[in-house]
Amino acid sequence: MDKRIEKTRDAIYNAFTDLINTKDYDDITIQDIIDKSNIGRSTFYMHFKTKNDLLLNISGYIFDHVFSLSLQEEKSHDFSKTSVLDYRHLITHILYHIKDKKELFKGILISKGNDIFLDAFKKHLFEFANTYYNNYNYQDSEILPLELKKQLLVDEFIVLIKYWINNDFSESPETLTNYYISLI
Amino acid sequence: MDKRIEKTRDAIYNAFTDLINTKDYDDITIQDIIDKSNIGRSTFYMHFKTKNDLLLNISGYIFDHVFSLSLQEEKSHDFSKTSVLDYRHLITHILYHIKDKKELFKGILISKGNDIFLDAFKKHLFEFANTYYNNYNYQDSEILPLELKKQLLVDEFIVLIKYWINNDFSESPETLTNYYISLI
DNA sequence: TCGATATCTTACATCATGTTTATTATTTAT
DNA sequence: ATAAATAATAAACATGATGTAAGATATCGA
Repeated sequence: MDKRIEKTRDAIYNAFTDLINTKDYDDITIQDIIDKSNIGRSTFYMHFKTKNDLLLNISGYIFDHVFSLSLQEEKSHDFSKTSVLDYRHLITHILYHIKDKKELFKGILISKGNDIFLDAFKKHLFEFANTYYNNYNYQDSEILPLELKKQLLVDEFIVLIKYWINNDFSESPETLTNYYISLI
Repeated sequence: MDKRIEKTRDAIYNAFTDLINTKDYDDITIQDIIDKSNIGRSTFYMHFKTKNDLLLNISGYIFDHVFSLSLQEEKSHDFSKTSVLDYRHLITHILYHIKDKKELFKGILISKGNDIFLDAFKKHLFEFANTYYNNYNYQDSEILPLELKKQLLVDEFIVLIKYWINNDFSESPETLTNYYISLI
């Protein structure tokens, strides 16, 4: 692969990471990114169509990393026979990966206007909610509709992450996993 | 009060309500609002400094209505001696008021870029979470930190509302209250 | 080394934003 | 009913971000 492409892509990513930790996504302009990354105007547009397109790409980059284990597990492992212990391990693993990308996660998740990132996040989490509730014996006597339970599972995880961020990631991933498991 | 002021304010609000049900908040321009409400450019800026300022005002208008009961109750009523039944009544009441503002709520809450609205919403809900947990005997043996429990209470309510919206408000407020109470 | 191609600079058209000024219309208070 | 106050209007303008284009330069892979 051409090194030039990688180089400017990195420059843009780094500039974005810097910027997102100083101001809201809404307030970042493409011009800001161009200035900070020291690239030509048209070069940016060679790589990304819009600012949202950039965030979409960054989201993909992040979540490929964060959910990498789950992707490979899904192929090798039969999740229909999984136990809670497997989930515990999986969640902890994801949390470690989130911590790897601390800076980006913090910057984006705290920022206003991060909807594209959140959407991508929820999409991934929703797959878990689905597999989790697929092997779950839903009783008609239960009060909450299944659809709502899934949504809660997803959003509660995000609340947990935001809490973690606001505490500067001081708790261990294992502790966080305990928090989350206790919710379910 | 000057009728002219009320008139243009209404025109702007109505235009915004129309627009927010057709496209994301992000994609709405002040120009759109001016065109749709048939007012002069400078008139808009007489009333609001920015588009965000407008949304902030609309949020205030909505939540004054939605939380009107709780505001007066808080003064007349001693919440430290309240029972769960009082909460049930309060929640149901709030849900009725949300249903009153169906269109705006749906439009804004589904839209991307609604952070200002969401912030205002959470701020109000957080007061409830506070009073709720103030009369709550927190055991040190509990797994979840109090701060996290409050955040969950707030965000779960919002998930509930979004679920309601996506079901076109088909369930009754009483049913929704049951859902919510069962979460706590 | 050579051909391919990514980047750079510069320029340009377009559009939304926010401000200003002078004029007109409406309202409130007398 | 009238006059003073003030809200709304139209038009013009400066500014800044967006997105596109063309030609020159630098860097890469083969």
